[in-house]
Amino acid sequence: MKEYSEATRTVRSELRLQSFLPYILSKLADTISVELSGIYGDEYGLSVPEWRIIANLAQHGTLNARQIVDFAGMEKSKVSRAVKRLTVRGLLTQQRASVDNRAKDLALTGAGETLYRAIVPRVLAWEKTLLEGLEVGEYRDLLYLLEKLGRQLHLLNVAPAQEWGGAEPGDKPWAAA
Amino acid sequence: MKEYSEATRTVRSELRLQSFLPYILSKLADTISVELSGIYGDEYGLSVPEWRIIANLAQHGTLNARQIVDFAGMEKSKVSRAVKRLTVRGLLTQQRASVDNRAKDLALTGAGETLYRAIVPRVLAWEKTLLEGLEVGEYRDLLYLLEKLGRQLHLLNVAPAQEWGGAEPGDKPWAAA
DNA sequence: CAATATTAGTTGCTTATACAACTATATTTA
DNA sequence: TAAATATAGTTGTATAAGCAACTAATATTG
Repeated sequence: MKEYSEATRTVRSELRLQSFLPYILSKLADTISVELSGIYGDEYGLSVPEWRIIANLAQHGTLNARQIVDFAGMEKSKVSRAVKRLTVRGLLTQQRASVDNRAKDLALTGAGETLYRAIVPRVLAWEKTLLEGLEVGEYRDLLYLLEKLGRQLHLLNVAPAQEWGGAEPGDKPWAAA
Repeated sequence: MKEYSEATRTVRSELRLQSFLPYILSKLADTISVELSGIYGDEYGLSVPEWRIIANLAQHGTLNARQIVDFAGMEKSKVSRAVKRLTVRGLLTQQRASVDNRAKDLALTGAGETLYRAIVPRVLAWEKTLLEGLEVGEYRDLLYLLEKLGRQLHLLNVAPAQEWGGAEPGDKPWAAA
């Protein structure tokens, strides 16, 4: 694989937004999300949380809300309300889980499946045009790098990387300003 | 540069969220954003839009709201309200632009600069630990790939890639469901 | 096995966001 | 240059998000 550019990572003490990963990722993800939700949103009336719930159910089969929370990384209240809307719309069913009477097994209805199968090719086609900018190898590398980044991020959160500075909880010097 | 993995991009007709770029990017960016805003948010009382405005002003010097909108890709109403809050807090100044009486030149105050300079090393240190998972070359490649993706995305939006399906504006089959 | 703690999911409430409408100024064009 | 358009920024408003409190069921533990 060829080297892509001459940019180097030096130990910076200045912040250049153009090469600040959180900034780049955030803008990119945001733009992509807006574009994509133009498909399942405008044309199929799904919000982002609704679409994600459907996609996860389609992929994994029956799930309860907590599992969706885990898979999709969404707030449980967000999931709860989105599930309610989808149920009202007849796109999924809820059934009290026999093994745990607190949990509800969620599954797509026929209508939900149908909707999902209508959306998938549209969404994949859009992704394809997006990826047309990349070589096959580049796409593979990108997935690899993002996954690696995700793993590192997970590590950081699990092992809190102690002492990030000095401010205590409740110590808000700015509050006075 | 070595090949990272054996994953291949086939023409898919099924959606696997684990390798669906919008999904991956969104989750990653979201997690990073939450982590990062734990620094400038919890400890310095800045919201995401506020922090972005400050960072852009610090980097580019005086800007008006529209320029910030362009640089940061934020809604103008979001920028407007965040600017108001920052001004009240004494972190930036507004001055009617002499060349265009509609526009206001925005600039960091001393306090704004100071706050920014307190945050930057924290934020860079955090980014550094995040990037510790990557080789230098991998980081470079990642930036390159994301930038390439961004360019392609921009292209798609400029040239609307006509006829994305068939639904007309106002044609919402789902609305009946 | 009773008391305590944990977990699944819902709901209330405050704040943030997005979109459109609006004011004021600038630019274009007929 | 008057009229029509476009642009900078603000504000109103409906909806969404995020957090905490809550109910009900399940696990843990002394």
